[in-house]
Amino acid sequence: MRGPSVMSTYSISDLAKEFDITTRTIRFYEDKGLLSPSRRGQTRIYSAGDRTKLKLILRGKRLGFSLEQSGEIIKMYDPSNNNEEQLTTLCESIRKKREQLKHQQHDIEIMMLDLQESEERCLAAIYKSQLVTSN
Amino acid sequence: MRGPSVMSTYSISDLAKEFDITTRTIRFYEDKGLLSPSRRGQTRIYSAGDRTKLKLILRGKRLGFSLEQSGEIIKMYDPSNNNEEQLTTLCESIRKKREQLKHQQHDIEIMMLDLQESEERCLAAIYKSQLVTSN
DNA sequence: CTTTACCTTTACGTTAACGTAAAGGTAAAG
DNA sequence: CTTTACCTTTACGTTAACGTAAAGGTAAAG
Repeated sequence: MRGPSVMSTYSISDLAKEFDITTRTIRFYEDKGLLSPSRRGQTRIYSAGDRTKLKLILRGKRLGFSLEQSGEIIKMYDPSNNNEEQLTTLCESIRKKREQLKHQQHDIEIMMLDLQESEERCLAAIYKSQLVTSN
Repeated sequence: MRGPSVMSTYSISDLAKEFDITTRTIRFYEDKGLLSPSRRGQTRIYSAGDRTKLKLILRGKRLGFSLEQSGEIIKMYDPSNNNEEQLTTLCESIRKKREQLKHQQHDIEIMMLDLQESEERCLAAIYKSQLVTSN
């Protein structure tokens, strides 16, 4: 039981500890239809697939996605969509999400450049203030 | 009054239209201390600097930042921090934010790659279903 | 001088994403 | 057989980020 990422099933607190979230949060995601673990009696048992979905949700959160959006992302990963029209719709939504991510990438790059400048200005200001105080 | 981005002052509805948000939203940001436009009587008048701050807030939103986080970003841009200890703290927080952005960049790249795969699988599935229906 | 198009403040309402009890069940350890 | 450490459900509470009236002021146009 040492390497949790090697195990094939997980308890709710296994996952909570691994990702530093509460069990309440994990149950909440299930309530919202994002996870559907199997059960042994009442107790939830999470598969590797469930764990992957949880990772996707948390990654989405870091990127500012709502849970609903993360739910859409999850659907994009699984190939269980059969009907051709649904496949076309899915493909289109994947493309759109990629466009949005591209936009986000651009936003980040600009912000990074701006912050680099700010950092330099800040360092220069520190340098200046040190010159003053050393007089 | 044709090119709003060339004007030097803006009404609240100018900005609301330009960025496709409501005036309520803009006033809300002021309430939270993120904007402080000047006034002519009761009426708010926004400067180019105010407009820039608003842009920063909205960019932060697209990246999943809270308004508080966007407020911190705004502070990182202005050099009005005098005290040396404050400058050091500011510099440190800039560095941290850059680290976080780097992490986000990484998350996006992985998600982009995953989605590219998904898109290919999806297209392949469409192709397959078309072969079936054409028989 | 009355529309029309803006502007203002105040204040209550709403949704997402959980937090926080409360009340109870189970299984292994001592 | 009683802790201890988990697990469960139900349900009310909280915060962020606005939405949505309501009630009133102003200034230019016709």
